[in-house]
Amino acid sequence: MLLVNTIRDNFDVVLEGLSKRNFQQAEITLHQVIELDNKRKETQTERDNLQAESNNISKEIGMLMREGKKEEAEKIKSRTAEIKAQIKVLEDSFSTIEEELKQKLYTLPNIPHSSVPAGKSAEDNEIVLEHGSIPELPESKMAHWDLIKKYDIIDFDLGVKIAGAGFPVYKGKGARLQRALINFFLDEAMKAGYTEVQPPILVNEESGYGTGQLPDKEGQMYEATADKLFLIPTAEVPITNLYRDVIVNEQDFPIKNVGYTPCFRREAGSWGAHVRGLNRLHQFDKVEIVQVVHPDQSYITLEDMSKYVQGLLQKLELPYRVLRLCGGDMGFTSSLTYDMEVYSAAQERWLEVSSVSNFENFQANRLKLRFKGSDKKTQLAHTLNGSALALPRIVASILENNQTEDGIKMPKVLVPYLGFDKI
RNA sequence: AGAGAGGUGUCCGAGUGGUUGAAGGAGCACGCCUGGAAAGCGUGUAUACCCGUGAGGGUAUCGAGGGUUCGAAUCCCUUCCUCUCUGCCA
Repeated sequence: MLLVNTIRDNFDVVLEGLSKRNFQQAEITLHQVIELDNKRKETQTERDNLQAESNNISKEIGMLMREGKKEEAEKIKSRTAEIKAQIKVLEDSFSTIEEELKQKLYTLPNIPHSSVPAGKSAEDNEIVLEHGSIPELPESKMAHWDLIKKYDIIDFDLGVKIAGAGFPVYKGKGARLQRALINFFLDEAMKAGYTEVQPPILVNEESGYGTGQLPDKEGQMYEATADKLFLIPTAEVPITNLYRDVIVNEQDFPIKNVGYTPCFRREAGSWGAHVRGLNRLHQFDKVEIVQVVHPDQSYITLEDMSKYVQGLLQKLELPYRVLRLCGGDMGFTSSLTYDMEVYSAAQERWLEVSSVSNFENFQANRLKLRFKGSDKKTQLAHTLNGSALALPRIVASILENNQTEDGIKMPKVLVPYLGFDKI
């Protein structure tokens, strides 16, 4: 959530940022926000003054009562009725205004970093770099959805029976590959200084608001309605919310957490070849890295995280490219996002396997995640996260890119985790 | 799930209607003392918002939300959480 003061002090920057995101009626909305905030302040001042008066009268009554001057106390009491009525009115309009203001602020996305290109859709994303060479496969190459059948390692039909479409069942070496990847990713993160956490995969509403899934995006999450809990779409939600309502010490920066969780997405929308096989699922596994850092450091951290993720892809020997997302394609809460895409050689497509984002203080503001600086002032921290990595498409590209006449070669780094080198 | 107990500041802990933002202690910070340290002494030690150039002032916050009252940490209701016993269960 944007700070009203940010909007006030950097009106033009905010306005420009919103237009980069193709946000409609930005200027009107921003003026409304400022106007509401002004009204909020006025109302609070008025209310506080009356409340102070009322408090003084109460104190007076208390004093008189102790001195045993009952009649005088009774006399003063009558004065309070009117004040109380006024307070009630102001109180009501104060909370109405506050609520309105909040709702308005909830509609405003984060302001893109200056390096974010303008643009409407994925086509306008900027390719930052490409790495690795695209493997040449024989004519007989198979897409992963055929490979998994051939080797009987992932079964979608079984998943349909148990849950529904988009809930695959991993079997035998397929299941081992999943487990190997998870362990590999966690171990790598640990080596890079991340602390592993195992959070709940159901979260309450507050957590959804904290990281920005709520309001508005409840449709993307599975909900356990009886308990008002949501299945997480990403470990970002529980892990970042670990720091909700927390004031951390500046010395504790950077805070680096990593967690493996299943992720659940309803993803109502598109069908077809692009979502075939492992390309898009309702349940998938992901290892997520999350950092909480000093505002001065967040862009350096973002680069670090991007490099870290790229390192993983290199170790897995997958050709990849890095995109800087344009304003139109970036997530609501992000200031700057890099997407990592691997090339899946049988589909002949780039598949997104990681998204690394700096949220600056947008999430921290909602989370009330702050730190005490050297000047003793509390201020909002910056949060970042990134997939490191999401499994299904990694699996897809490993299977496709490494297929040979006599099996699928596994990346060397995984062999110790797998206990085999070929499927 | 049933019965009971309880949730107070960084922590422990007092407080059952009237200067209580909250006694006391611990911790922490600073200062004094010391050759240095410990002990001791002194001072300070929440968050948010509002007013004010500033010093400073105001309002709210004792799990959360509502209510009673001139006045609530204290009374009532709802709700969440923790602990103990019983039940159930991986």
